[in-house]
Amino acid sequence: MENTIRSKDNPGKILGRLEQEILEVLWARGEATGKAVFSEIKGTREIALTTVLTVLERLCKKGFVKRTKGDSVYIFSPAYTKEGFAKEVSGEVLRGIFEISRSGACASFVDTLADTDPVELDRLSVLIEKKKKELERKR
Amino acid sequence: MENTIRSKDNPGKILGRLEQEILEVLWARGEATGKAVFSEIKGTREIALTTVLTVLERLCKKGFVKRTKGDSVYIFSPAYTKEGFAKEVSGEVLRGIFEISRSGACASFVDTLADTDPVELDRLSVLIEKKKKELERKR
DNA sequence: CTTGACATTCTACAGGTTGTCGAATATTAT
DNA sequence: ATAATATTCGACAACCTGTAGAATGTCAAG
Repeated sequence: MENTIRSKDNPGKILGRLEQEILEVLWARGEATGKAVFSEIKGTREIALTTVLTVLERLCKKGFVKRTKGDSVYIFSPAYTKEGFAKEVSGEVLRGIFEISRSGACASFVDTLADTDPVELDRLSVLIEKKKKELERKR
Repeated sequence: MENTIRSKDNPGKILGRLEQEILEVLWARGEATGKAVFSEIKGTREIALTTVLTVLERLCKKGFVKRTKGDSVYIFSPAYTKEGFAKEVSGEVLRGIFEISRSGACASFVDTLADTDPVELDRLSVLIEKKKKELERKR
């Protein structure tokens, strides 16, 4: 199905490619110096150290990354776990999409989930049941 | 809870504010001339006709809006229903988020849905069951 | 066929974002 | 002090959205 809605290169993304790439490195490592991140990314493609540093800096400013002073070198680490990040970020995004059409979003959610990892459907069922009970309790 | 992850003004949005505003007008009306869209938006705030026309044009280029020649005037209409749009767009977005963390996204999905419209939880359950059966059939 | 009114397209800018770095500066180790 | 290393600054390109005036196209009435 190539006939898909597309706007920009990076539709609905919270982060740019490099930003995400860097965050992934940090998630994988837990923490790393700028240089380490740089080295890892450079393994894949040409890039300057300062580029990585700059983006790392920006990620700090955005609150996605924390920076602590190590032994004569800054050490960067993710401010959120992958799960936490995904949770928060998708909350924002989903709210936006829900504004347009809840049912459309739901349909798509199930479809996409089934597409990418059917097993997760069961877990989702469980989540929903749990949430329902939680809501009942509150009432 | 003000301590939320935030990057840009417009995080994870596929469309800009005005773009979305215009699309909403088109969804509400089914179709409209540029001038009509302009008038409706102008009811809310100061804006120039050409601004609306330009954005309408851009939406066409992006494939979100169709333009047909009416009687001496172009008539614009949405290329997708709200539901279809939400479905497609959220599919894209969700894929991106799933890449980061499926479980986080699922959790957030249920939370957000429960937050904004608890009743929809039931409908979602149904969707999931349906999807599961569908998958079984295919197997 | 000229003129006006209205419709459409062009061109352009501001301000924001990400990716990209070199140059300048600061820090540390020798 | 000096050389090596780390960090910060300032910039630019390429996009995106919002914004709109200027230019151009179209069509009907006189």
